[in-house]
Amino acid sequence: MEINTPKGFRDFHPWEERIRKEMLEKIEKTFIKYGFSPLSTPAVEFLNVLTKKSGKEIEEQIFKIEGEEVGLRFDLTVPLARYVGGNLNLYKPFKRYVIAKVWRNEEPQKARYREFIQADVDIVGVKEQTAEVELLFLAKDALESLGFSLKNARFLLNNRKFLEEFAKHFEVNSGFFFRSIDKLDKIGEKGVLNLLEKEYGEKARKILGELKKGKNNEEKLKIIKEFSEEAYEELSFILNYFKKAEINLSLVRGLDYYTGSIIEVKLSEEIGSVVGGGRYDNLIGLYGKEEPSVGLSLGFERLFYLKMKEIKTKKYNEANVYVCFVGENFSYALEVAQVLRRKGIATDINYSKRSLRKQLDYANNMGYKYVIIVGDKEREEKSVVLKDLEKREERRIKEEELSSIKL
RNA sequence: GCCGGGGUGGCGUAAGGGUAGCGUGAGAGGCUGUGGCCCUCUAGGUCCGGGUUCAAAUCCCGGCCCCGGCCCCA
Repeated sequence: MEINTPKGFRDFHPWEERIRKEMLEKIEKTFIKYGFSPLSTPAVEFLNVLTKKSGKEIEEQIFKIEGEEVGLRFDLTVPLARYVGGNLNLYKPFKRYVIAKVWRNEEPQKARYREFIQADVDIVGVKEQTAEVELLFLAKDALESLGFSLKNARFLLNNRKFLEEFAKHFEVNSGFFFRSIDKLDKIGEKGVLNLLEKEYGEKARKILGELKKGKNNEEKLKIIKEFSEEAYEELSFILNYFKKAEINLSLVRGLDYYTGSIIEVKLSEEIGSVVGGGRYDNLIGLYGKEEPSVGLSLGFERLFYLKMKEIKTKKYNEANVYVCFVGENFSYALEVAQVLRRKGIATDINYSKRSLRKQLDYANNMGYKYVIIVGDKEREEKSVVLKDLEKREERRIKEEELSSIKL
């Protein structure tokens, strides 16, 4: 019998899934706080929807349903574009968030899987960079709410209009060029230079030198201005409001649908970007009326990976209280548990006739904060013993006091 | 798709042709009214499929999965 999961698909243990849920909730709260509304679309889309803007390599990464003209979504932006294209009556700006699984049929790698969660926010119908500013603040808030330190965080910005003019000027306007310079962080200056030299020879050094110029945002803006006035205006606007951001002239990001701003957030050097996004003013038009749009995607799996490195415990029970009973007192224990549950206190209860020792042992291992012990004596006098497992203190309280207890 | 490394109870490991052992975790009891210790017992394993051999966890072939990396990352 096969007991493995399929390649690139994972189980999440209770103690992991609990953390994931908590993280997702925090992300969602931040999205709502910024005025975004939820949108849910199917896991499958027609193949001609999915492949509208993508090449062959991308098509190969789609999980297709055999015998049908549909496949699993590989991101959340295409379904958004399809949705907006089919619902032209939406009020603009249309701000939607979605936190959902997507699937890509590719080789798994470190923190890359075939099934993973994306958390996206997009603003449809705003051409001004006010939208980018909002998204940057949102990203900052979301990361903070997840408990990550932003001490070493870097908010990186670039602009596609600049990149394209730049490439045109040096006559290197190809996917290869963009892919190469995007690797600067990964393989270093020398590595990129090697790549570029093979393709472009002599001028590689000059091109790279130009990209490396500029020590701070001001100097980089000047360079950008030489190539694209628009990119200069747009980036200046954003930086005016979100001062923490820094320009990175070699930031590309893979998505070929980006048309303007490109945004990327790194928490540390150890792991790559945890947030990515940008402006895609032409994508929606493929499915209907053109709408200027900008969006951001939180790399949930990477954030989860980082979070799990901090957390060691495998205690996972969500309940606060475990009700133990001795003798034949399940019914009284149940009664007590129900009182607490009606109060909204997560409460678990012992099910089997086993020694109190075992019950306390279990409660400890599961990570409950409190246990309640009931037996013949408690049933008769309508009381319970409430025990704080951490402080190792216990006290006796009346059953009617239970409904007003604070835990 | 390609290149490396790897896969032994739930987890971590030992045995490298000849009895699958240890630790930990799990369950029961010691001890059915007070917990994390201790003792005893129980269950649980060679990734899958072939081949070689008297005999395979061990050697060979194929597959699956995991970990790195390349390509790619819409």
